[in-house]
Amino acid sequence: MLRLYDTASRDVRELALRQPGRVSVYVCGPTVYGAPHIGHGRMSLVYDVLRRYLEWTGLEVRLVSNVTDIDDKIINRAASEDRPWEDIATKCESVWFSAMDRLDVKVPDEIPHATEYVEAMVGMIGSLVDIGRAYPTEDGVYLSVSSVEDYGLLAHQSLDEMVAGGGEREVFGAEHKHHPADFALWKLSKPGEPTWPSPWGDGRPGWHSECVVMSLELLGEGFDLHGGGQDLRFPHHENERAQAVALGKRFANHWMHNGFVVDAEGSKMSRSVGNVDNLLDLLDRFDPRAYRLIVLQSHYRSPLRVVLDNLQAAVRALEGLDAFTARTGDVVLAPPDDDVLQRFGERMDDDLDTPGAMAVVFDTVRKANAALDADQPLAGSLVAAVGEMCSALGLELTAGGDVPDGARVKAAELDTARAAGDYATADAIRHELQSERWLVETTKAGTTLRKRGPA
RNA sequence: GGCGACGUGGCCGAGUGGCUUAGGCAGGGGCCUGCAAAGCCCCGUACCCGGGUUCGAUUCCCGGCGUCGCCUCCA
Repeated sequence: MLRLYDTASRDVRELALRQPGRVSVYVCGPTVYGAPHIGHGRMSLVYDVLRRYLEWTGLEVRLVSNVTDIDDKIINRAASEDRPWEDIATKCESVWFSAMDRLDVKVPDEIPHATEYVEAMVGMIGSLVDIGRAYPTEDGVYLSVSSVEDYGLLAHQSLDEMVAGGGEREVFGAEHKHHPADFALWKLSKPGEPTWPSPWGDGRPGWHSECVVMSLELLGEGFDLHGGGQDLRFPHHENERAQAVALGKRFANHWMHNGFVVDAEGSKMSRSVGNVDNLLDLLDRFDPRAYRLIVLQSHYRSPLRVVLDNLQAAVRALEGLDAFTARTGDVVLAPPDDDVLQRFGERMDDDLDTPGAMAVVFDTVRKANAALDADQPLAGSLVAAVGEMCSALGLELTAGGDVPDGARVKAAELDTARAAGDYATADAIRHELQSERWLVETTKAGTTLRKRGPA
């Protein structure tokens, strides 16, 4: 069974399941107010790999990932561009899922939207007010964090420590809050802003309530795993948890956070800092699988550098794996090699050691190639094992795809020239094909072509 | 100021108190090939600095230096 670092307990421990054989996972999805950046891409890939691996081990996974479709950022952008806020949310969401599709990230089992749960949020906030854990002010409703005994569990800081720090920053609703760390559950709306009715006045939900309501509604109390990016650890997840704790509900049993994407200098890539690195640009310029491979070849909790050299190295590595797939297309498969799969599983079960798992993949590819070179029969089980592992990681290898007629004709001409001993012509044709980004492999059986990626 | 992460060979990136190597990319040599490509074999003896613990530390402890993150709404 998978052992996974738990942000709350701060150690690697077994992912305990509420129900045997079934895993319930909630991952915080995007706020749809702009184009996805590469950090979103990493997050999505990390949880996609987690999900696929859990499924591969035979578990039934229920993955819920929300879309935050009402938020200050959406409202602000709508105002500055003079567009309806729904238009921003809808368009950004469709861009998001098209990017996810290109990354080959499986669609979550449920995609709850914040706007669909406003009534439920109002109900929950009402309960918090009723039991004295939340209070209305002139501009909204706030959760009283000092009433949550272990507030700061995920932040790894006590309330006092957090308040002591901070420096000078603008705090929403500061003038009316009972405690500086109290956070908004409900924001009363100003003219022109989207509103929903509530006992405290028309307004909209704060950011943190939606995930509490949606995760408890769809997955139930004490669900197995709650995940997201490192930046959500605090305040978002802390504040989600605070609400659930204040309500006396069992919340996530295990917390998982993936590390940041950093730039060449090691700084965090983040939209809010302005150094946007657009995921769509990356997908246009490189084989999307290259990003998955980069993510797989580093540990999910480490900072990850997504830079040109890395992407190019990944593209080259992919060419090798694809060449393997092309070569083994007609190998008669045997049951996958047990020893290989066991080593793979050991790596993955150890806090998702995907770099170690990839090492097993590459190692197995090499052994299988060697077996094929030597005409040994064990190749079938090794090839099958590679297929298994790649499917568990969501890494789709390709044998090269269709070759257009023009290139096919040139390849035939190349073979003809070679057969006639006209090597000058053969080489010229080969160079021509290579300049058109074909990987040209000339063997006794004839010339095969595989298209190289855009990088 | 508080809390935390990290510093590994040309690049990326794992891991470990000594045992035979992570892995990928790049590079060198060889086999194969008309030549290439793909593939296979071989090659680099790395772990920020200074102390300490130890028979032995890149790995543990302490102290530096450096980079980075969080401290209320950013995956």
